[in-house]
Amino acid sequence: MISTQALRVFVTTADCGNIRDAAKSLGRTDSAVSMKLKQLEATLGVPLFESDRKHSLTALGIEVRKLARDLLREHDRTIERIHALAAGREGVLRVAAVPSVAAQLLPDILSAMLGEFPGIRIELVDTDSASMHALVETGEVEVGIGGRPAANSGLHFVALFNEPFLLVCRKDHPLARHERPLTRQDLRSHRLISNNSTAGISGFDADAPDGVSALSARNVISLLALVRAGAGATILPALATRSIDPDLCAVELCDTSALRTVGFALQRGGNPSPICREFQDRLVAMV
Amino acid sequence: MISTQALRVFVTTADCGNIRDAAKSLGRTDSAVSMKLKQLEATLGVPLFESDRKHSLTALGIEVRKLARDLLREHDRTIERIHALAAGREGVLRVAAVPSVAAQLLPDILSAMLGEFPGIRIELVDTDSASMHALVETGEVEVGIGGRPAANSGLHFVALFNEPFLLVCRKDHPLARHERPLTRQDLRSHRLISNNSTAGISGFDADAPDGVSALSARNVISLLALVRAGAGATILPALATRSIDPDLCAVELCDTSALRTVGFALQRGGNPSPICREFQDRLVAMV
DNA sequence: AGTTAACTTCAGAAATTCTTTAGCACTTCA
DNA sequence: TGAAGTGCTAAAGAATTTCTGAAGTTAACT
Repeated sequence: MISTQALRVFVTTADCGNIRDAAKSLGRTDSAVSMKLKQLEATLGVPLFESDRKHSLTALGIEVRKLARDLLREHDRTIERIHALAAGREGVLRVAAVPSVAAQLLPDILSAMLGEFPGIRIELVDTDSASMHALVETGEVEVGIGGRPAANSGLHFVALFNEPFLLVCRKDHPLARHERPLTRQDLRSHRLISNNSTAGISGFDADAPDGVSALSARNVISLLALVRAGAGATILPALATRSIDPDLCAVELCDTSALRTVGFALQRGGNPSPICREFQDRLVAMV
Repeated sequence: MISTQALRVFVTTADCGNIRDAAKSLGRTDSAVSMKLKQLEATLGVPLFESDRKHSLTALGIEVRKLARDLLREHDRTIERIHALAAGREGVLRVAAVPSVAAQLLPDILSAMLGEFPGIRIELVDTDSASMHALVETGEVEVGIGGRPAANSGLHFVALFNEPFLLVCRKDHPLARHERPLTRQDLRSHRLISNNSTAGISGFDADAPDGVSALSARNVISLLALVRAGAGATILPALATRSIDPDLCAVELCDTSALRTVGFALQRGGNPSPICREFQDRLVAMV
């Protein structure tokens, strides 16, 4: 069998033109190199060098040298890439995150990582928590950031922080200048626009008889447009209220159950890639 | 250092989904495979498999598997090609030959070789002997067929056969029906068209005072056209007269010095490639 | 709890790769 | 002409790597 390093010895010797220099450059003794060459020629059954003095190649040697050189280059490149993958200097990070996190928390982390590890690639998907859980479960993304998945799911969840929900309304809305945190009582007489985030909070959709608001919006952009237009107020996690426009304001709620837990979700027992681990570390450090 | 066979063990195990089958397919024991995998993961510092049971890969494992599989494919292909080169089943044969040989002798040999070794490529150049010697000397072709090179050249020459020169003339030429082999005396009063082949024969260019014929042609096609047109007769090696057209005929010369030796020329001490050796063998066998 | 299947560990054997030492052939230089 | 130098090879044993066989461990199945 022809080993990679037999080829390396051959190519190096051909490059150097003599055994002594080749041996030096390979960190071996002359005789080790001599033996390897001899045994390579023996397995081929044909000489690669014209004479004992290794300064000129046979016609065959010239051909073999080309093939071997290309192979070794490819080999070294691949081994290097494997090491880079293992060290997290290279690879693909596929993340899903709920929009507020994707917009507020991730940009800094991700751009820092791209700057430090020029070899990596990042794919960011923003969805609601439920879809995020599904993406992680099927493996389409390696890690997701958002709400806690159901306990019976195949996901491993690590909480990062708890986030209050805030009422978002126009500055001229009656509740805008409320002194104390708002109770459910305070909200009762006002129209609330429901959205994906509120779905988990018990009681806030209570103004509709069947638990469904008269008005709902899925997308945050259109949701805020409705609020701005005076269609009502809505409730959003604190993170998502950071970049609302100047016409709107966010008001504290006193309901302590109105908290959502944000964290990251991974496949249970899944062994995250080095680059993913790096990402987690940075996320935890930031919180 | 990551060895090729460590990668092979890894890819095979990933393909098989368990160590036992991988070991069987690699012709090793389970423990050998287990150890290699462990040591591969150790040098990477990161696990490639999710658990001890080797049925699922980590995110990193999936990436490494792709890289490794491609590398191994490339590796095996290259090793196979090297063996093919060494066995003469593949490679390039560059030959130079004088036109008569190229046209009369080589077609059969070369097409037979192409048929038997589908991997080979052949490049055939036809030139005069002097150029052929130069091509062999510079290595542009590996072997040349034609006249004997000067003794002080760096070429190794093996004679194949001796070939007489024949007079070529029109069938209605006075010398066409000559009974006995022609002497120089017989030729004296006729115009001879000189050409590359005659350059080596002493005495035949003697009709011109400075040793240069009044008429000469380099290319055999135009030379024969001149003869056909009645411009004179010429002298060609026997091989080149095989395919002259029906208007012309070839007449024996009695001059025993009018022989040329045809053989093959190689670089002195040059170690011919397997495919070249094969070619030589066939050429010798044919003669 | 018992059984089986899959993997790991460990000690020693086997194979391989390397070094040391010695020697040969050729070249250079005095 | 012969001594020193260069470049390679050969042979024996040391070092390293790789493999095996036997005895565990772990996890799933019954």
